Amino acid sequence: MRVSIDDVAARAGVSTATVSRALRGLPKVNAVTRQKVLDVAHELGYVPSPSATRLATGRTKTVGVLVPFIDRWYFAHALEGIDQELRERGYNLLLFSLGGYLHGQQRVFTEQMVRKQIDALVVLCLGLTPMELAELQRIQIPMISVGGPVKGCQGVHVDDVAAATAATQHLIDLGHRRIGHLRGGINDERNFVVPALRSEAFEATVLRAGLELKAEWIIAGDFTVTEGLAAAVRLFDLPGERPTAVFCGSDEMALGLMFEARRRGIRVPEDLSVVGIDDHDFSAPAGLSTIAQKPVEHGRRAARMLLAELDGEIGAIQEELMPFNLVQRESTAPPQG
Amino acid sequence: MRVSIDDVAARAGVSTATVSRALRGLPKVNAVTRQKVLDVAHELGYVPSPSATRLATGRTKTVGVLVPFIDRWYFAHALEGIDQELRERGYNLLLFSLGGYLHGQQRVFTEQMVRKQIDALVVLCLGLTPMELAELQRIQIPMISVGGPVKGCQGVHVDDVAAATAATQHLIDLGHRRIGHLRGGINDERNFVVPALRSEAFEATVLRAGLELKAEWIIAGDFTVTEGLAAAVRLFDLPGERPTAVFCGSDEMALGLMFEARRRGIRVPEDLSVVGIDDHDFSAPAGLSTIAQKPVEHGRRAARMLLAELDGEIGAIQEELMPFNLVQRESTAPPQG
DNA sequence: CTGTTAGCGCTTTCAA
DNA sequence: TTGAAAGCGCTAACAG
Repeated sequence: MRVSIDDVAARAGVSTATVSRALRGLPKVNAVTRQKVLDVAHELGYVPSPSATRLATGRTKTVGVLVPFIDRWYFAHALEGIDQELRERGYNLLLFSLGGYLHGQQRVFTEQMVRKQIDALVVLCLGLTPMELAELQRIQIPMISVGGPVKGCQGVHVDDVAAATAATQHLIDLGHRRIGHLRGGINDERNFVVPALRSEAFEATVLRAGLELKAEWIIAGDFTVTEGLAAAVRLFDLPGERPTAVFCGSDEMALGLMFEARRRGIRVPEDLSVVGIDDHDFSAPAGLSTIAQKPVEHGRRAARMLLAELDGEIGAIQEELMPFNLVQRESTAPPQG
Repeated sequence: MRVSIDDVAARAGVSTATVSRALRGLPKVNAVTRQKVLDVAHELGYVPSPSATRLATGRTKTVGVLVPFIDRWYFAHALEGIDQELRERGYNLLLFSLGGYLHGQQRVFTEQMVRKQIDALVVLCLGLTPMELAELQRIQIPMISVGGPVKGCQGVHVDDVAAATAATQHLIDLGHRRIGHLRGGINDERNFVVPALRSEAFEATVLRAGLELKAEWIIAGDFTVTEGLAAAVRLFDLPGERPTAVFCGSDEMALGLMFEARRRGIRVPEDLSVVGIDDHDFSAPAGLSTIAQKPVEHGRRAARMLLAELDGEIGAIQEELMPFNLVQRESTAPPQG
């Protein structure tokens, strides 16, 4: 028993136009009429059909979110923030996960998937190929990136160079002179620049401090614990002296490194200091020093800008750098002996 | 320059009906005509308007997913699985996160949010209140739960009693007689039964083995690392002798416990065996023994059933128990001394 | 195999 | 302040 706007109109003894106005809170509706309509609508259990509204207005009240994975700390939290903001404003969140496209599968994101389905798009931590970007821009909807700079697209994220520099500098300030680095981006160098930005900042900071930069102490993984552990294995298996400190491109990698260190009896921080980036949920429990960022806030901020733009506030979408801060826990200390 | 079905029809010299049929691959369309339509559509860059299709057919080609949080291991992975299956079949995934409703905020899920927006709904690990459930069922769309039994709704999940029993029995088989338990559900006992099921299975198994069940060794948290650590603090602060083994209701809690044990110099597994449930991404790196489950598969399976039902295969949605298995790593061993 | 013609359920001029 | 009517872009009978 679907009830449409006509049913409400008939029952309230007014026209559909009036029902439409009354229900949407438009001005120029008599207070009595409005109340009458509201009452009838409630009584009949009327819910407007979004499909009809979409067709009539051309707006979907829906924002698309494009993510490479869902099951990663940063993405999941950013998504949470985006969702919160959208929901508060009555917008829907249509999720597109490219899940696992990094592992050889063809990524199947096409313009068709979003065309006419969403009013705006947020691209999460994703390096788009020039072709993909062009395809998206052809749709002509507001777009914003979260979690890392995407060329040709404004975004909200931390200053990765500054963050990585702060982490590295923290180790240097503690007195470390032999510093290694676990970096991300091993499978995904194409366009997503975050791993490279952090890595380059590390190198620059080490050199700036007049320290030696040992190439074999820079090991690539993909930002996950598993890869962090694998990278740590390679690092620890290296002949010769070990670094006394390691900067990891993500907390997950740092935690992977700590697990492997533990397994080998390498004490943290006595034998090895470790610092990461993120402030992952596991970092405080594990006592990991890190550069904390707040992805939920990033998501909220991005969503807010998108909604402002949709509200007609042109130019609302801007590049925005979010704050980060060093959280010093038990995994970093001055080098011993 | 939006191009509609009429433009294609005009350009191809056929009626809109024919265009519609040709593009949807319906039978009874001349091969030549179809090719002509396809060519013109491509040439014009025509993309059908989903809004119009929805209005005309009453189907949205969209499945809603209701989650309590996104940023939890199980949810994120299940979501990934659901997304994969949906995407393959050309369905959209509309995400509803009740994010943080556990922390006192009013949860704002209403029928209106999903009404006429989705063809089917998957409820992820969520205990619905009878009122909410009734409201959802009133919408009359196929519905399925994932991750835990929801009364009044078929679902796919592991047999939590069997899984918790297996974990507990593993400790007993190793020879442990003083076993503690970190359980979930501290903030969320209302309707979501998983924490309770696991906890009760633990108690039953301990008693069945003729072991003592110490109430103070059963500590409640909420399935996260942070809560696992907090629960561990309380457990370890207890006066008197400690348990030699602990079964944790989730791997996150188990890992939190291990972090705290480490901090106190309690060796795992020498002084304390630990087993969890999940096979979280961190479990292998941490060497945590666990009962492994595969949430991505759960998600896929649920989505498949939903789609089958939507394809007219009535009765496709069934309660389904998914497999689990004990993965023995370094965190469990026979009690020492 | 193809065209005509109603809708689907709203919004939005334009009049009144 | 309200109503009539023309779409929005597609699908689905029903004819032919």
